[in-house]
Amino acid sequence: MAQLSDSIEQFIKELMREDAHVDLRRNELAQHFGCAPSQINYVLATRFSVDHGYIIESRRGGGGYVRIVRIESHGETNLLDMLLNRIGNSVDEDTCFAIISNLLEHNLVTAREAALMRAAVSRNALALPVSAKDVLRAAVFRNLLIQVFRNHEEEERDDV
Amino acid sequence: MAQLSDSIEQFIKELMREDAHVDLRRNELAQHFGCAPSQINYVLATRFSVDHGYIIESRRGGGGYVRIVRIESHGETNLLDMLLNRIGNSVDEDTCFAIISNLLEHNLVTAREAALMRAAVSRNALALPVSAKDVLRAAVFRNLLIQVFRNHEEEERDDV
DNA sequence: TCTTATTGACCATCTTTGACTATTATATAG
DNA sequence: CTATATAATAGTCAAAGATGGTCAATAAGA
Repeated sequence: MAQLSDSIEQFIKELMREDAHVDLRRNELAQHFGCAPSQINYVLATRFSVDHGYIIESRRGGGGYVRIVRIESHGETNLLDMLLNRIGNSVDEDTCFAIISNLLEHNLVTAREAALMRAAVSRNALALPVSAKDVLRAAVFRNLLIQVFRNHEEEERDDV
Repeated sequence: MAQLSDSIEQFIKELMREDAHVDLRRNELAQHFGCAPSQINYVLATRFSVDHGYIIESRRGGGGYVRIVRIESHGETNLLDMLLNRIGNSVDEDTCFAIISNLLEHNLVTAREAALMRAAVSRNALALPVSAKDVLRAAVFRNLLIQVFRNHEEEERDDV
């Protein structure tokens, strides 16, 4: 039961396997998947955001299109600065996870490392009613440990 | 007579006889057993906790699921239990770092992974006067990123 | 009684849709 | 040739739908 959104995501990524960009007709794609056109926008917003490493360009009107462009990696120091800037002093889980996927896709971290990172920033790890830092740290660390022990047989599986 | 919870436990364990993980629909399972959906959560919490050697992941919304993953790491499960026990719900930085060093020495994590873990639990990452969890998360994540990039740059230097 | 099990009301998150809006190209009128 | 209308696209946003989570009250067992 691949979700519609997941199917559309895969479809687009398949199209982009060779090229760093692809042009689509929003309505055509929607019709192909038998869904509302705005569904395409949803997929783009949730899976092809800048944080995921993509840029969306589009044009309305006759001959309109949606272009998805993969952002090529630049110097990493630069990327680090950009990411730190992006994060600022407040960031939500979705953004973190998007960035982590991005790092993974660019082979800047291994799957295990990405998993560790997710563990460290997940809601589960941090959304506690903490008062003492040690309590919070315990939660974070527990997550990290679980992650480490878990990854032995997870290495080949696709990450979520 | 078997309790409902026991039946559900057995049912899930049967599903997991072959695979190390299984995906469920919470509502489907509940319907199958004619019980409240939250009953499933109860079973998971009491019989498939980390202490029991399982990890639960889930997703809400359309296409949501509950995934049960068995932690089967060659005798290391015991160590995990011990460590989790030692941590409890409060732990200081030194203890964490000591444990991480230990994991590293036993080759349960790579140097990079250990560094990530230290980054996630360090004073620097967590000892902020935070109130909002997003603010805290940003601090943790910033540390993780710096760690990833620092290691990567070192590797590059080594390579060249 | 004390622990474990069960349920239900209320909450959180993710997806899908549709009505309404915005932009652009092309046809048409003047 | 220009101005305007029309058609062809795409975007936005809020509501509805589809799941799963939490917690406290209650019930059932030991």
